[in-house]
Amino acid sequence: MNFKTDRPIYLQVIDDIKGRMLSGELKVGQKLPSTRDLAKVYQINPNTASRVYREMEHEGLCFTQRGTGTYVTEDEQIWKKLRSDMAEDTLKDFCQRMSAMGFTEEETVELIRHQYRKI
Amino acid sequence: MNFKTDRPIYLQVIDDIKGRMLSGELKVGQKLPSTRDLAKVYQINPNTASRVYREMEHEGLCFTQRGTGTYVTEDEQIWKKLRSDMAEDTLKDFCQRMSAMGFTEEETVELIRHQYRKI
Amino acid sequence: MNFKTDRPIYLQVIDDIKGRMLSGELKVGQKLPSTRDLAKVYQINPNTASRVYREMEHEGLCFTQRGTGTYVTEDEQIWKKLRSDMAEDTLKDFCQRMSAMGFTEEETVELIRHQYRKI
Amino acid sequence: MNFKTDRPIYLQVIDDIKGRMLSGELKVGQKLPSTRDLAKVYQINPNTASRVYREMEHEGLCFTQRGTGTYVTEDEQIWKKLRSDMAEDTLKDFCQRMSAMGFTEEETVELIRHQYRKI
DNA sequence: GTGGTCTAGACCACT
DNA sequence: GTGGTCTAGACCACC
Repeated sequence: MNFKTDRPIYLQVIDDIKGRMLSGELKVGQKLPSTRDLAKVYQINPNTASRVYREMEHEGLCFTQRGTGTYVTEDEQIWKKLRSDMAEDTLKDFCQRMSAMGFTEEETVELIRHQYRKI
Repeated sequence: MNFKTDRPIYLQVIDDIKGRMLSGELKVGQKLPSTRDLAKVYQINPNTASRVYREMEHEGLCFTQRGTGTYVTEDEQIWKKLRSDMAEDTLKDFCQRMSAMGFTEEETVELIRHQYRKI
Repeated sequence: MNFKTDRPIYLQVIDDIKGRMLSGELKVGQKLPSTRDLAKVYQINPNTASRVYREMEHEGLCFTQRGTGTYVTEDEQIWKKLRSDMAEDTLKDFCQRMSAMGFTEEETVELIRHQYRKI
Repeated sequence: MNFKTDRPIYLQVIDDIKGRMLSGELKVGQKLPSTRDLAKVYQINPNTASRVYREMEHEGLCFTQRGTGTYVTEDEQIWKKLRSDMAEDTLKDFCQRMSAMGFTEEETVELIRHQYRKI
């Protein structure tokens, strides 16, 4: 993964994991990589990897079982919140861009419909 | 500006300038900063700044007047292409994200309308 | 300060600071020691001191101003919660001890009254 | 058991045993563990375990029967003193804490009654 | 000066 | 093997 320089690495890793959760790559209750493996995958220090899980646990995104590992949360509320937060960010950014490019609401909607049919 | 590490800086600068052109910050025929100033603004090497304009000129995004400077293109076709290319990228990325999060076409359109009314 | 071995240092430091907050030694909005000073006072690593403030901020017990320092929270709700939590812990522990020693409710109350008059 | 670093271990062990005596876990005339077993239980040096009983015997808390072992005292006066000393310490500490947190005598009494009803 | 982050390497407790 | 903590020392951005 390639990190930007203006944002803490641990936050960028968290964002990436959140994306994998929402895309379905990581599912409810699934075991996450060990901190050491996470460190290898993202090429970061094990301590930083540890912080990733610590902060995520703090947000309720995962939970840990001593001695066995870290797991994706099973709390539905958290999943809902994650999904809506992520969607809001994506939406805001998108509408700002389209608006800045001069597209009206109707034009944008039309393009969306067109694009969706391609997927 | 913050650069990623996985993409040539000059391309990231060009993307940024394209954005400023589409947002209206940079207008038709407007004078662009000198390569030296560009280097200062983006905190990049003057050679890199030079390459930025060379590549942009190659794409038709700007033109150089010997002795006076570099100016934003006045070619309408280029502007149209820029606008549609940029929109397509933005659209693709957006629809993929929303789709990955499990939003249907109708849900997305509804959210777009809602968001547009906030802007 | 003397640390127990069965509890993370940073939590023991937090407990100590909470006590100082409730005893009035640390007041609303007051500047806390810099992380480096905190490290010296408690003879811990600056990183551990940093973690103390990070966790405390997370609990809403303090807030940081970039470049200037860390300050005791001004949120009344947090203060109320801190006070009630601390009181509950103290109470539980006390009543369990007295009960274990065989003192009845009335005997304990009588002893409390007697002790309060000495203070 | 977890020891603090600022107080001799043998004193901390004695405090712990006193607590077990008052809580009824250790009763009048009951046989105490051998010094070897005591050392194992508390994970301390056998010499330290030996000192524990020596000091306790000096306080009259236990007595030794050559060849058979060490036993909890049967002296009622000692038990009374132990009970009142322990209670006094507990009381002092408790009232100081509550007072420091700003609770009045009446508030404290009210909370005690409330807590006792939970036990 | 302040806090924030990152790396490196160590030790611990739990399973 | 797992995560959790701690120390050491470094660099950064902000004020």
